[in-house]
Amino acid sequence: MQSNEFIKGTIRTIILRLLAQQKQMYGYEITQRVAQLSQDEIKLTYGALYPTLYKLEAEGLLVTTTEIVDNRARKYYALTPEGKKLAKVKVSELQRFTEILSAILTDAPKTKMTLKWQS
Amino acid sequence: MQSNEFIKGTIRTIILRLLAQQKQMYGYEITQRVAQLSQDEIKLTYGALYPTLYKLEAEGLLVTTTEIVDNRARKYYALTPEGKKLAKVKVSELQRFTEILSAILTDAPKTKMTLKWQS
DNA sequence: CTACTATATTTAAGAAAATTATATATATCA
DNA sequence: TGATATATATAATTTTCTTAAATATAGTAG
Repeated sequence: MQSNEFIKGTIRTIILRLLAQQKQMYGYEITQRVAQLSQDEIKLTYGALYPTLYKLEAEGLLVTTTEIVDNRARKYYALTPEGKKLAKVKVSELQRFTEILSAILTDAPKTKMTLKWQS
Repeated sequence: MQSNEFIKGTIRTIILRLLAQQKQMYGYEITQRVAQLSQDEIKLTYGALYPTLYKLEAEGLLVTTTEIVDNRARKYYALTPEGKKLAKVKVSELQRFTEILSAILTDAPKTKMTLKWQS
């Protein structure tokens, strides 16, 4: 995939999903995990990631704790109870959406049927 | 799905796909087809659809022909040769993207393994 | 004959989201 | 010393979509 166009609209839900699964992660780790799970085909850029994390935090869906590891600050994000609830809802919605998309992408063209009666 | 958030970024490709399959369609028909294929779960709004069609046309990926049906104008859109090429590329990219998304959404949490040696 | 629903396209204003680029800072390796 | 990896932050711009409104015809219910 040369561009990341399809990730639009799914970033929030991807983040919620990863955090629902991992208990806590820091920003950089999230980008690496997405790269890993996608075989480097999807890049979650920092310019998209961090503003989304701040927004989720501002909405009370995430809480942060900062740890110093190797002299560098790491900000861990974890879901709040409301965040966990929303994660479940959004993940199942996105799953359903991927099913619909698959259906659209693989739907067979409409064919015209002709019956031929043999005498 | 109460919101259409996930469709962002996929509209162009959905349109290209439908046109690759149907030879020609008009705008209203495209919205109806998306509704039908998604069991009314995805609404392709006119405000999103038409500007996208105009853009695709301006890029030389679509051509239009207008027909009058029941006194009402219908503008049919069809892929140009370049549109057909792009449709193939984008559809396979989006298919790949849905696979990756599924992987992210269903990926099992990392578990810690403990080996226990029996004496 | 009136209102409502369905068909059909167009477009403007505003909001939301992401891209791109830059800045800052430490650690590690060659 | 320079390059690469780790780590966060944020501003400017662009793209894209939502929401809303305008226009117009056909068919149906009352």
